[in-house]
Amino acid sequence: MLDIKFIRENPELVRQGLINKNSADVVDEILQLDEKRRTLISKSDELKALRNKVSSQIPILKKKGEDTSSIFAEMKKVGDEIAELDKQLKEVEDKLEEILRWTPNLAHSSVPVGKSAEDNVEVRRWIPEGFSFEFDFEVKDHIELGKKLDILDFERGTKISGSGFPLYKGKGATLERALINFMLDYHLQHHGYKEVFPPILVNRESMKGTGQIPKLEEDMYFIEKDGLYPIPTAEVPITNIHRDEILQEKDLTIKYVGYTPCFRREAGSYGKESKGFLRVHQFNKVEMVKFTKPEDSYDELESLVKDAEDILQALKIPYRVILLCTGDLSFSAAKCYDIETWSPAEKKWLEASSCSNFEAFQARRANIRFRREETKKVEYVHTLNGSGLATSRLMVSLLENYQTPEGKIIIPKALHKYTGFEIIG
RNA sequence: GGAGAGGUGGCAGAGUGGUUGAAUGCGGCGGUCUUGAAAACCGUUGUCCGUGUAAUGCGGACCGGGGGUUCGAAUCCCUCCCUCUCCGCCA
Repeated sequence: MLDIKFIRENPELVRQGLINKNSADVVDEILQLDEKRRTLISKSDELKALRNKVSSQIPILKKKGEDTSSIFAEMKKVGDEIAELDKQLKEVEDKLEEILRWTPNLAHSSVPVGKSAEDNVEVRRWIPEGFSFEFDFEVKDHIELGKKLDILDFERGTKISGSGFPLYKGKGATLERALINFMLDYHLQHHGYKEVFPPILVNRESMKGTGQIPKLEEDMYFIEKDGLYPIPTAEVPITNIHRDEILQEKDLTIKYVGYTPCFRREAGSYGKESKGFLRVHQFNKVEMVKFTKPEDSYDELESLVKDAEDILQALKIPYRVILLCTGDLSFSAAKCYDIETWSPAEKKWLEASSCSNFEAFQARRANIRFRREETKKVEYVHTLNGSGLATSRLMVSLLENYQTPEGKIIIPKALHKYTGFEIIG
């Protein structure tokens, strides 16, 4: 949610920001409603002040035994007027809130202006020593490898649940578990995060808090009977840990890391892109979430990206870091880096991580604040999150990059103590 | 699933229609005392909105959410949500 005061004071800035984000210009509508809202509040408050003043006199008059019936009649009228004004006010506020809820965050000034993914900017790439984009044998894709080695079974996953629900088997299952444990441990030991293991079904308030609702409602599973949503990302429960709280300045930056499965309907996205692991309804992800002071959030974003990169460097998987342009930014994000790992079979970079600064956008929705020690004032925190990382896409790159000409998989050294084996096949 | 209890300020916990934003205790902050600390004592202690910025200014709202009764609601009524206890079932 954008700050109404900011919109009021910087309408043209907001207007341009919305255009840059390929979003409808609702600034005038917002300003009009805001104006109306404030007029109604003033009128209503004035009458309420009158009523309060008179009300406080009534017990005294009664004690004196004076007749209060004419006052009652008059105040009845005032009360009706107040009710009418408040009714109008509620309508205006509901409308305003609805518009603001559908209005995306604005991009940070350091974000390149652009229309689509084509305008994204590659910031850097990292290639392990001795790596070559050209293999001297014919590479197999992760689906073929998974099938041959009997570690991934997409067909039976489909039988159990439907397409997009992968079944890991044998060393594939162990490798998946090893990756999760390795990543968690790495962030705990090297990056100073606190581990959390949150609920993976959340209520509507939590979904609103991080901005998945209303914009992405169609992309979410929903358990109607209990009003609960299977989470699309751990960002939701972890960010909501501090919903409706006032944090202490000395506790910031708070850094959480947690593993959860993630569930996405991915409605309407079938076809080539959805083969195997490329797009699934259920996948595993280790997620990092930060709560920072506003002045720290962009430094924290840089270190967040580095934290995710460290995992890939430890695993020696080639990747590149992409800075998303304004048009490709997600609804809630002010700035976002994607990390893409190399798939030799697809000959493509695959998004394996997304690290975003939401500034106060989520904090305003979820009402997450902190108190400044010096001024004692409360302010919204900035929230950030990044995948560190999603295992499905990572698995594609890992299997394909570490395959041998014989179709075996070498396990990266960093994982040995987690897998208990060094090769599959 | 059945039966019951309850949701009040950072926490605990009073308050059943009228100067109640709300007693009291704890915690927090400031001060006195002290070489320092503790104890004791004194003072202070929420959030949001509007308005204004000479101000620790003025006004309004907030006692789980929503609605109602009333001149007036934390207090009465309706409704929804949540939490807890006991029983049942169960990983």
